[in-house]
Amino acid sequence: MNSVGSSSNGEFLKYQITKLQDLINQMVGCCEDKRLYQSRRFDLPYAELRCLMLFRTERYLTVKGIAQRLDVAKSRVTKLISGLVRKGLVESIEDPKDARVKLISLTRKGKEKCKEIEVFQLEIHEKILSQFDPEERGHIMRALENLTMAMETVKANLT
Amino acid sequence: MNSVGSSSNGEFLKYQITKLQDLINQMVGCCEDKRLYQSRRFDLPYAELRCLMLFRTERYLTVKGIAQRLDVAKSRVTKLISGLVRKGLVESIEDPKDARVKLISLTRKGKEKCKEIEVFQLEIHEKILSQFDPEERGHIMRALENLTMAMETVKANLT
DNA sequence: CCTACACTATTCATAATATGAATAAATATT
DNA sequence: AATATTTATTCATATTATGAATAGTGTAGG
Repeated sequence: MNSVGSSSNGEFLKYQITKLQDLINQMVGCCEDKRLYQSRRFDLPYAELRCLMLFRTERYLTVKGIAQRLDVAKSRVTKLISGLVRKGLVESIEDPKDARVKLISLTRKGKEKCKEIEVFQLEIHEKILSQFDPEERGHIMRALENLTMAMETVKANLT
Repeated sequence: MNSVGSSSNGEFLKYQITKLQDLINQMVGCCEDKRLYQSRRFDLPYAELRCLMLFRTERYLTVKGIAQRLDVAKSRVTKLISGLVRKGLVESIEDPKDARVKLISLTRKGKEKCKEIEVFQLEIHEKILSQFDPEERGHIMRALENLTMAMETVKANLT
């Protein structure tokens, strides 16, 4: 009995593992599609869009600060900023306190685009949550929180 | 009272929306790190690794079939296959029934690498699930399933 | 003061990821 | 047999990204 029980539990666990893989892949795929959609809709390479959205919470950013936040090389940021400047979405001035650094900020056009994108992102996540009643919403949020924590734990023990 | 209640519910919903955004971003970020890790560990560009893993379930694949499964252009597949052939992981023969198509399959070395990667992927997902007791596991799986479905629904109504 | 060191941003070479038009060869259709 | 379709490849182009080398600029200690 015990061995039979163990075996069937093992089978079920294996099923759950595969299912988890599939669900995570599907979710990540869904987010990739969201990126492509946003890129087309807001007519911006996704990397530039991501860069633009940093200014939601910060008025001025430096190349170095952006590189840290996006977790990319500084040389990459130089390129992204030049694209955003060309499109008239951000502008770059010299820091009056330190001639080495450049302070980058949104133009009026950039602020508008940033707001537009923010609204879009809030809307889609609202549409996701609105498919559940408040109680279920709570369950899902907690489950997602626990799952994400578990994933981070595994990641931390990987290296 | 009613208005106060509604307002605080609205606040809470807004909090949940932001939280959902953050959690999804964190999860996707975690998966991106997993990709980078796998790429380094198995010494393969991630796109080639992904291509290789298609042969878990299929003995022979054509360029066209791979393009459909990976959702990329055929020209991209040609490049991926040439990389995998150069590394001795796959080989390509002509279809005896149709001289236009090439049948691509794993070499012995390719089969070994594929198996290695599969084991790694099962292990990490097992490590994720093992952090929960069976009951909680069920809750999380169901929540993730519902959330994924909700996300697909929103995606479908996007275009 | 001024030299040595550190910091900031940029440029350049390189690579991975990907698309789409044009093409060549083989097969299907009429 | 002529025409259309299918399959894979090549080529030009774009996006995403890194890292080494470089040019100014700032700072701390002698």
